[in-house]
Amino acid sequence: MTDSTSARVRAASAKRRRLTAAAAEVVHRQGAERTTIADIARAADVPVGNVYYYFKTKDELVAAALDEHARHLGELTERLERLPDPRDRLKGLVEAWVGQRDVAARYGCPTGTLAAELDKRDEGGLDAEAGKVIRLLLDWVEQQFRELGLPEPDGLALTLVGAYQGMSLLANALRDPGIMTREGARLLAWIDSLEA
Amino acid sequence: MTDSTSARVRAASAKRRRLTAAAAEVVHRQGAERTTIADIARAADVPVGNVYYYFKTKDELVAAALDEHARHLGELTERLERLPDPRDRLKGLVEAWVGQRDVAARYGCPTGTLAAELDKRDEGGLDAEAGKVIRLLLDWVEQQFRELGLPEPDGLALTLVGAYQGMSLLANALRDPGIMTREGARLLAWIDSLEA
Amino acid sequence: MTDSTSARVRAASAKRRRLTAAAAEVVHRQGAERTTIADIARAADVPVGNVYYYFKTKDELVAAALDEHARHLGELTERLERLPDPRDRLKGLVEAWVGQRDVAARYGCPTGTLAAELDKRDEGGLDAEAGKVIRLLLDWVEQQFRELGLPEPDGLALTLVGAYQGMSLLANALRDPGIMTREGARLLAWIDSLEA
Amino acid sequence: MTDSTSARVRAASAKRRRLTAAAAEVVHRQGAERTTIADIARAADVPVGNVYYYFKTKDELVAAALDEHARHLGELTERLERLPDPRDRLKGLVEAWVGQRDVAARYGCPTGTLAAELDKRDEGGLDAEAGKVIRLLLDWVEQQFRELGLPEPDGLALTLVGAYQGMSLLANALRDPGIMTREGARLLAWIDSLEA
DNA sequence: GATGAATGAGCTTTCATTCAT
DNA sequence: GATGAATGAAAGCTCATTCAT
Repeated sequence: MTDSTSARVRAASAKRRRLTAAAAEVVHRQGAERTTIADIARAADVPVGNVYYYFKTKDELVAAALDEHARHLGELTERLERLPDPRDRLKGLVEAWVGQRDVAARYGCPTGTLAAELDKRDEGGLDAEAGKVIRLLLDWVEQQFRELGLPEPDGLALTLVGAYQGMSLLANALRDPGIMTREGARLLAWIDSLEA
Repeated sequence: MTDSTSARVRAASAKRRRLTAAAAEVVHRQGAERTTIADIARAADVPVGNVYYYFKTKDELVAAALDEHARHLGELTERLERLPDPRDRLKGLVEAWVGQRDVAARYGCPTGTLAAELDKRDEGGLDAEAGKVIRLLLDWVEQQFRELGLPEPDGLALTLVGAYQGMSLLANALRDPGIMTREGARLLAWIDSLEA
Repeated sequence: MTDSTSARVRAASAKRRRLTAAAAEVVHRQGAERTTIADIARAADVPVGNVYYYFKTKDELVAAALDEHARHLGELTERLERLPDPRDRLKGLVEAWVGQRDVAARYGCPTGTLAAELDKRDEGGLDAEAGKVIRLLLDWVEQQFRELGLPEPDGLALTLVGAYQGMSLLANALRDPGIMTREGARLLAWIDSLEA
Repeated sequence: MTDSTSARVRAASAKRRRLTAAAAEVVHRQGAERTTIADIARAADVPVGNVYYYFKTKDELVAAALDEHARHLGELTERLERLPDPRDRLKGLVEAWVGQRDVAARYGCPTGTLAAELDKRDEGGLDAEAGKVIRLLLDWVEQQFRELGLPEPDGLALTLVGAYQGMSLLANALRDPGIMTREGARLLAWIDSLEA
């Protein structure tokens, strides 16, 4: 493989990455249904006709957007795992959520709103994909609760992640980032209050 | 003549009501964006062209669907208010949510998912409408907490309604009605545990 | 025929007259194509469904609008014929045109613009109708020139009416009523300058 | 590659030009309102959906038709300007009008009828566009009168162009090309008669 | 006759996807 | 691989006309 070939491959991958990132962002802002391929192509600065070399259908692009959100989640949990105390990790998670309050108040939780939208579909199997990303988050949270030795770590995970989805939705529907702050504080106190 | 006239009027209103009900249901199942006027017309057994006699635009139909959900909510709270104890009212509300667990697991909370979808829009003002319906619920819940003499009833309302939205979203994303049951039980216990 | 019957007939005719007048005005302002039956019905304060008792088709309404303009023209020429001198009649005609300068600058000559619009059609025969109304005007003008003993009265009529149509169109296209005033003055001088 | 590229570009532009020419012609014949996008697409031999690649809305196509007429006018005046005597230029203009007598008798002056139609609109700003094209003609005519050293060249221009619009409308309404010939002859004599 | 409601054909526009080079 | 252009299947909406009472 010559230099120019690998350069080409690298450039191609760069385009794919740009399209993925653009899809994640634009779909978060506009929703999957209202987002056109042209929207994403424009945001990624890729010619429309070229998109189809990287993604065979629009659904694949939406799936890529989901993957991108999963990747972001992975980066976040990886960072949090450097903290020795699982309790601190969970609190760090909540703080990360609150840190995104303005985006949440404007567009909701990227994964949650996308899951809600995709669940309205019957075909394509994309609905299941969205569930998987949320499951990733649930599993990680559950693991932290388990390491804390708390009973029913799965139930606690549902409660915490559910609270996050709920407060994001309310903040979004009421356009009020303050809801994220307030509920975030409550969740931090709640985490602190849990005892084995 | 009077009879047939009022029959006509009744029939006409009946059609409008049929369209509203159909819109509420189909939009809940498919989402506003994926729902076509023809879908709603078919569900209401009304010719497509005739829909526009009752609703000037698709957005008006979506707004009618929202109103319908607000009406349902009104009926529910009215029924609950017959209970003398505000605590019982709130518990009745949670039980109603759990009673809808299968629908929630399949399509999410009607108002919540619609709010999330409409909030992706910039124009039309429908996004604000969805927020208002959620506000109705929040206000009613807050009022119950206030009557119980609890501090920060608005914060408690956010927590309860947020939990509902969150558990609906998770149940929907994971297609698991059990989540509604489990979290519902937790909320009932939480309500019981609150003291002035 | 009882009183109530004739009252009904009178009322019905009144409706027909109202519809005709409304058609003439609304069509002049919006053009035949952009005018809906509902527009005319609203302007005439007649229920839409009722229009069809007086006019079987939209084209009949447009034809009625044309007749209305012909009637207006008839009233004008009748008034002018009270003047003993044909030259004064022609000058009175020009003055009437100039008197309508604001309407002309906004919507053009009612008959001329309607004729231009209807002439784009192949079917229905309405195009010929519009020509007839213009012919009425031409004939009357020609008759005045003839009474003045001028040669080629038909050619003079074409020149005068053509000038009117042209200045109306320019005034309309440039939205400048001053054109009506200026060209009107020129036509008055021209009429005065003609000698047998 | 360069050849085929430029061929592609040329072909693409050719399509746009074909659409523009078709729009100019079909709109002249049928009027803007009665002309459908499908009509123009068919005349240009372009699939309907593809039209929107070149023109975002129907109004843009109508504007293109107007531009086309302005272009035709520009070509004509450019040709006339090769004549040294402004008087000959004006007479050449009148002769060009008379040369179009059959088209005028069938469909009227392209710019005049379009202006009359578009002036019935309130929105879109297309009405002003039509006025601009007529202004171009007025300005050119005025310039010729000015070069002849005649007083009030702007008024003379209004008279000449107004006469053209008027005779076109009458020829059209009465379906008589002879009107163009007759009035054309009169205008030629009039131009000859003017002295500084 | 009178009237609100019904009907369906037709129009503009959008957009995912495919094609030709 | 890259790209502008092409394609056609919807979708929302309008409106002349007809219907039922």
